[in-house]
Amino acid sequence: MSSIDQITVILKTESLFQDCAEPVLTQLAAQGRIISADKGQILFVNHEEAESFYIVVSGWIKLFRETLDGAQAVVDILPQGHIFGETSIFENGEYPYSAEATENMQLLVLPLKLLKQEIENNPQMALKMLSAMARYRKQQDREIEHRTLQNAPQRIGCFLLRLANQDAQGNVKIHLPYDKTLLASRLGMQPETFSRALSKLKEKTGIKVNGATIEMDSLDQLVQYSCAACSSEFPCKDIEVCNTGGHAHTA
Amino acid sequence: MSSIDQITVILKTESLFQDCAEPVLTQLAAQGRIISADKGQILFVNHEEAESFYIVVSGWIKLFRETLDGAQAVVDILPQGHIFGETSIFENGEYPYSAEATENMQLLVLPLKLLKQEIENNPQMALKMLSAMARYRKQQDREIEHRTLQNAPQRIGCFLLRLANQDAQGNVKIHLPYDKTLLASRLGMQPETFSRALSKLKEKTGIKVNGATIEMDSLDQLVQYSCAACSSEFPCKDIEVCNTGGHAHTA
DNA sequence: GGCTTGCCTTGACAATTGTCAAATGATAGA
DNA sequence: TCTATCATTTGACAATTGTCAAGGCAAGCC
Repeated sequence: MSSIDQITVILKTESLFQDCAEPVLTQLAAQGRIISADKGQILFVNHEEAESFYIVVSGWIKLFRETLDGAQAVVDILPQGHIFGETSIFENGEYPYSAEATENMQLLVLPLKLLKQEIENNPQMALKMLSAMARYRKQQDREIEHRTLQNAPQRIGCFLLRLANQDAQGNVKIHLPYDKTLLASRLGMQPETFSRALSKLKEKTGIKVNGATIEMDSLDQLVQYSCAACSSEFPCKDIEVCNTGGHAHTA
Repeated sequence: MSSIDQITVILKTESLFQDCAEPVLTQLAAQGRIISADKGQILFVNHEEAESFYIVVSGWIKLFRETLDGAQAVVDILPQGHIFGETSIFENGEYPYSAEATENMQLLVLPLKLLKQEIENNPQMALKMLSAMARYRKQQDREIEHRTLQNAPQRIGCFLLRLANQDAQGNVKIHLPYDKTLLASRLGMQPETFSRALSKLKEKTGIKVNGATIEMDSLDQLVQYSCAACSSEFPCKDIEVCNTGGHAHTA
């Protein structure tokens, strides 16, 4: 398969481009390129002038910002299929965060200019972008709530539930999508806190932890423990933690 | 002045409607109405079906969500001129939070349906909405960062700086826009923590606190203390804490 | 195997924030 | 003026989370 064909396939799976006219897709595919990034590689940094936006082809991308003294706030960690950097259009053309590859991975790089044009010229595209934006906003909103109302074990439980959210009933087996250290930063806590909080969660809800694999007889206890400190009721289908799919299994 | 004229004036000051065609404004004004709300009055609750969106005419509105056991997370507190409820369009027609009047106040109520139509039919409007959304998203983003990286006194300092942000140089006098208790919730902390944190801030930066009035010789110390734990540099013009204006004075 | 490296856990302790109770202060009515 | 009410502060203490240091574990490499 040629590179352009490969890119076209990726673009077509991206919901943002569902309503794009064929010529636009062709143009995007022609100007896009697939790159490899090594673990730890920085793709761009906060405030940098933005020329491209990205789609994760494989692996996980960490979006973050940091202060002068090196403290780091993880904005999000995105799996395959997710777009990032595209909101720079509305940020004076600057990236609003830094992006780092969490492992050796592949990315699709596309010119922002084309996206911007398309949004301005194609009302359907603007509406798509609007709903994408709204979804993102909601997620952020929920994030703030969780960090205010949930403690560390509850936040972990909530994360697990969203991983398992495919209305699992009986035995549930979850595989953590990435490093515990990385997950800790994603949830806004220190690795040590994460480790202890997971133990506490185990003790409180009877989940079984084995490395990166977590099992439980049912989601009930987890729901009861974590969702008590949340304003939405389980299942919170509207919020995704990642869309890899296939990580949760029902026995 | 007739009610419709009054509403028209309000609509014209709202940036979202800058590009609205005259007939649309007329229609909005005709279907809008100005209501009074008493302190503590709930305008709508989270998850409720959304039929209207609102503009604050006077006073302050608290947006929040709460858990079953009554714990409450304040999403935002909006001053005169701000819109809310309008994002329900992208939330399956449900309000994504509850809204409560923090004092006796006035609001402009407008039908969501009209806004929705306008967004779908007028590409300019969709773009306006997009940039409003982006601005909001950025603010939320920053909020998450602050709650992760800044401690209580720093968050208060940051809030004060944004109040004073009209590039004040010499003597600065700030008047807190609302209750300290409310402000505490807005900053995601308990009233007791707020009180102690403000004392600590006083001690660390030499600001003078007198009830709801805060004075200082210059912003320098505050900037040094609070902005150290933030990823953006002062002045962070892009983030507004409220747009009442006139609260900060330079001697 | 033995080694290195990085991830994860644990212990000990400090800092921050929350909770509960009580005291103080401010304000609007009666 | 006096009082009731509410906002704010303070004290004492508990819970949560962060920090620093050390140890264990597992994967990959020599």
